[in-house]
Amino acid sequence: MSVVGVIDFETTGLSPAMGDRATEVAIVLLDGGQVVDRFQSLMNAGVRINAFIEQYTGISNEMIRTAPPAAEVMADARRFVRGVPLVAHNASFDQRFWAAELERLGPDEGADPPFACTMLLSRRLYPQVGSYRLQSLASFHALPSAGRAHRAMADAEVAASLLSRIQQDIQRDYQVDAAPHELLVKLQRTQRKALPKAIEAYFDALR
DNA sequence: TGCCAGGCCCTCTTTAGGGCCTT
Repeated sequence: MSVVGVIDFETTGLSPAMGDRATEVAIVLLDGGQVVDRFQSLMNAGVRINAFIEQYTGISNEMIRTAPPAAEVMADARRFVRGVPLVAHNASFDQRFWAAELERLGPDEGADPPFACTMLLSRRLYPQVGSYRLQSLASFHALPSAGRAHRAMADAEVAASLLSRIQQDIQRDYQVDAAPHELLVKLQRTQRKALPKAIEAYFDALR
């Protein structure tokens, strides 16, 4: 399995535990660093978006009013990524909303994919970068612009470009043929000085 | 109107505090 899904949520706030809901989701499927499919939709969770968030994301209450129900969109998103591991920038955030929105749909086997995080990986791989915000890393790597920042598909596209760059840099710097999702999940919690041994151990275990 | 949480990481640390990152 070399396909991964890069996901980004726009939401009404920072915490589903505090009642915040998703307003938009985008998922880019990458196979070998190439985009092979995309999923994107606004969603109506029946909650009001405050003025700050409207300004921040450009997603208005009027846009949400005519969007499909959140349950319908999340069911489609779940089908879209079935069996595919996920990646996000500051993945703990997107993982919380993924779990919270899907929990509303009821139990489902295989709906709990592992997440890798481009922010944690970037902290390990690029210690010279002053800021690990998605846009700062995009500028640092001169990644192509994908549209208005803080819209789900634009941010998912940039995160996908960043992921491809991370995978290329791991392959180049550590002389390995691939940087699969399972390895990324291990590396994102590995101290920088321990990266070479962790990568070596991962590939030794495959032999 | 402005704020909310959670996880990670650094340091003036580990019996803690604060900044960063996501919306």
